[in-house]
Amino acid sequence: MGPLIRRRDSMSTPDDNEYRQARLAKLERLREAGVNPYPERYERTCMLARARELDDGTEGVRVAGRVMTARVMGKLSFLTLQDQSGRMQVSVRQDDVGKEDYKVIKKLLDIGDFLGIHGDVYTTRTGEKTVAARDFTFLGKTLRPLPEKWHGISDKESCYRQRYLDLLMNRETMDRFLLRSRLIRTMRSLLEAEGFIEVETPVLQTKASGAAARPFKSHHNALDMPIYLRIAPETWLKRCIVGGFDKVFEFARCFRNEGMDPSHLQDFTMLEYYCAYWNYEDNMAFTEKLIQTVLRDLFGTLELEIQGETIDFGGTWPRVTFREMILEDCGIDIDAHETADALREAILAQGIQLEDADRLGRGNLIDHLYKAVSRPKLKAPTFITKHPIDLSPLARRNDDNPRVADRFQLVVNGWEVVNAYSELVDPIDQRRRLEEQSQLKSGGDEEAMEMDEDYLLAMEHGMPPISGWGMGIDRFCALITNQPNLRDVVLFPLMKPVE
RNA sequence: GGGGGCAUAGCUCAGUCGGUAGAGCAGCGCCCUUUUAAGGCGCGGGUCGAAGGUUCGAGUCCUUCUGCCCUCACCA
Repeated sequence: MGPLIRRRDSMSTPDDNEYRQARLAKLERLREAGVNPYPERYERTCMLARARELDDGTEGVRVAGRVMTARVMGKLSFLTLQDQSGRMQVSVRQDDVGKEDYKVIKKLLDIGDFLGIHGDVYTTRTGEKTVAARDFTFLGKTLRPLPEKWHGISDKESCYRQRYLDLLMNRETMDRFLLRSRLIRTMRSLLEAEGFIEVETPVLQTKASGAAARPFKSHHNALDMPIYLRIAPETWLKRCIVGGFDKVFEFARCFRNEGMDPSHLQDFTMLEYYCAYWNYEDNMAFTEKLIQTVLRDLFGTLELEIQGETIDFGGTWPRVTFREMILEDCGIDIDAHETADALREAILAQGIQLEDADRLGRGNLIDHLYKAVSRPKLKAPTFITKHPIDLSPLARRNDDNPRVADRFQLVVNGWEVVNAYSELVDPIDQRRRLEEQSQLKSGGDEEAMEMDEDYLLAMEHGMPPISGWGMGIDRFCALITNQPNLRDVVLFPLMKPVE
């Protein structure tokens, strides 16, 4: 299958593209000259960033990369190579490589082609560390031109559709994805150091469970039955705890068939972990430690510049209950309003407008109220705790106040980054809570959860106290790299096909 | 789904009041042994996102469509 190319690109009629024609002709001439345009390997001894640090006079270095710029003269050429580590200049002299080989540089090489250079390190008279080629190896012919060397590629659509060009031309893009990789690696190693075991749970499921969201549906041909893509790994990871794992985690690709905007993707990565014998308060303490360690490892500081503000991740983050927060921000004490109607009146009395307020239940009213009056103000990392119980069907009921859950969310810059709770491990309460959800669902609430007998069966075999935790990796990554759109931390975001 | 914006050469962008589509880089040819946005001389390259309309004449004005971005709504 060919790459997705914009309509105005000449992919549809490649033959009339002057660049492609010229390069195909060079490809032929390379072969005629006895040069393999696509050789199988190259013995590289050094990445470019490392080679730049070598002393002048270092001999016999072998570097390789893509030619990004070329300053070709009659008998001497300077080329800039690029590999994953960065860029470096190399030089090729006709006197060193011979007339025939030099002709390859002069006549058959294009920007974008791959080259291996075997030579010696020196510094040019303009102060540029350079590898002078004793000989070189042609390592790959490109048929299309790269974007312009100075401005690179900036069209957002092209960057998303042809991310390889964005990665090649914009170092910030490459650095961002390298950072995402390091973030995941650091998280994994911290969890492993803490005794967590990485597991894998099903992506294809016969029931989409573990969160309130609309799933993607598919069809299993051999079993002739509907299949759902997972919306969360939660109930499976808790089955692992039933089975005797004490600490598990999974980097779980999840899929939700809902609206897309800069902070929601239909295809995203959640990190979830579950720890036996912890409660949500243990988990808050661990969350602080985990995130602070990650940030120190990635940036060497706990103060990040996010959307024009300096956000300090240091110290102990405030823990604020839903009730306290809403009371402070709009004067409404949610505990003083036991029913949805009473709460609705109080909200109206404060002159606060909420969309569809008349059809929301008490829990959703509280949630919407929080999102309207409190969440946008939360810039520095803050733990919001004690969510309404009916918004948390899998979370443990608080022992002192049965209307709230032992739950917290970490909010930074108005984004919910972590969601965690003491898990509900009482199978009787769980059954009741899922029955309530299932009633909501049959009443038309598409996001309500379904009854999940298989999960209840597992629960009835016994669960220890558990605290579970989930982080949107894409969101966290976008947050710490200061990207307003989640697509900027996903290599190949879903795009509608052109044509 | 509502509102706003964008789409011109491979890339980055100009294009005035509606009057023969331009530049830089890239490409092609020639010259060039210390360049680094290399330089010099010369030459090509366009379905102006698509379709329709207004007009003597449309890149430009109008309508519809497609894709992308922002925003509101929905959505953890």
